[in-house]
Amino acid sequence: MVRPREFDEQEALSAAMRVFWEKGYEATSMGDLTERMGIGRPSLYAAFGGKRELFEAALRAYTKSSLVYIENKLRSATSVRQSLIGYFQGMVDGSAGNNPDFGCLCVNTMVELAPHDSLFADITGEYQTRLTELFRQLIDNGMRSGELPGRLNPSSTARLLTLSAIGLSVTMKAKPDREYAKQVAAEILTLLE
Amino acid sequence: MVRPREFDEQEALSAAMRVFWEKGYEATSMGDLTERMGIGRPSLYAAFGGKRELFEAALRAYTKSSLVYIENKLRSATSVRQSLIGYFQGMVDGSAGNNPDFGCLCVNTMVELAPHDSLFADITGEYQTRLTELFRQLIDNGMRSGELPGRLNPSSTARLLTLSAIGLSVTMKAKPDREYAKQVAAEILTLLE
DNA sequence: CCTATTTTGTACTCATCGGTACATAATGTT
DNA sequence: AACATTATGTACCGATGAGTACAAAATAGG
Repeated sequence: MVRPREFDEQEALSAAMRVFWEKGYEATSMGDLTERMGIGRPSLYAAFGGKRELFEAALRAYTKSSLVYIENKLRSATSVRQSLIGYFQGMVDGSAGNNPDFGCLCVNTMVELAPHDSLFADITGEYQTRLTELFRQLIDNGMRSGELPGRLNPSSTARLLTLSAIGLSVTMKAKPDREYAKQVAAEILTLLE
Repeated sequence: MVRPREFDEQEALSAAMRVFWEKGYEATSMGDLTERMGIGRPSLYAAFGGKRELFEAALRAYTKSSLVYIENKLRSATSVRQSLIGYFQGMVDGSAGNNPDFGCLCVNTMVELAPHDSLFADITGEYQTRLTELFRQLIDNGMRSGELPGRLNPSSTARLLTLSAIGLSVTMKAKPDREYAKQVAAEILTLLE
């Protein structure tokens, strides 16, 4: 009935996510976006609305896939301790594969946009809540199985792990010193003793 | 011999620091700066060089005064544990007085500028190193006096405290939930048990 | 094959960006 | 009081920002 889209919306969104991830929201121009997404300006506006809306879509896509990735990663190991080692070491090793060393888009957004824009405060807050919930369940399981000491408070410990993840993300982004970060990542696990 | 400056350079720099602190580097315009600093554009350029140079000066002033403030805060308490409680609770309570809830300028810079600008990676890295050193000394003292258990590794624990401080700063900035943050801040101290 | 409909590329809009030229005002020295 | 020197305010610069108008191109249905 009409002329079809010449680009894949998911791919374009993924490319946009990368750019925002690398440069931040303010420092990313529409020119950067169209170039990396491989589409023209009007196509971008027609498909996504505008810079802010595009960023929102990119951030939502990020949180979704990131949480799925983390959930799988935490599930894949043989013990609670191994799960967390895998998670934190993974952050250090360039996020285990396809992710560049630009920290966590969600953390970046917490710093750049959340204080002035409640929409992004909500989205990032939700991400944090769900990440903490994943940690809490994991700790709960570990305590039930006897792997972890019974005196831990699962909720508090989970919050502390989230806090550590945020700190590690920022540290890795600012100064990607693998050796240093690996030590810190290992040290985080002493929280479980 | 000549016409003197009509503004106080320290005050102007302090005002600039505040603006960068609140809005971030990219989102701050020269207009924002001149307005809040109460000076004209040419005066700003004559006195500070340009936006980047002004930011550098503001960041250096921040790190300097912040480290002095933290050092005093840590020294003022009667025990190591009380020192750290004071420090972390202080971050939550709106930085104990004169600081708004915009996190730590240094952490903000680690996220926004450090990955793309080695000058700021260096400045923020130095800040982090010195903060960690303050923590390490404190822990060392606590272990010597017998307040802290002997099995702690002062360096590792200090790094973990720095990581937690970063995480708490980001969390507070994004979603200033005092009650939540207070709990997390208290939980951080379990690292010392 | 023709037409209605949507996408695409080019070229623009206006606002704002960081930075500056220049004339005027204010000082210390003589 | 006159001058050299520096600070200030106005008014500007070219570049770039996000967003859009419009015509050409590409499809599906008739």
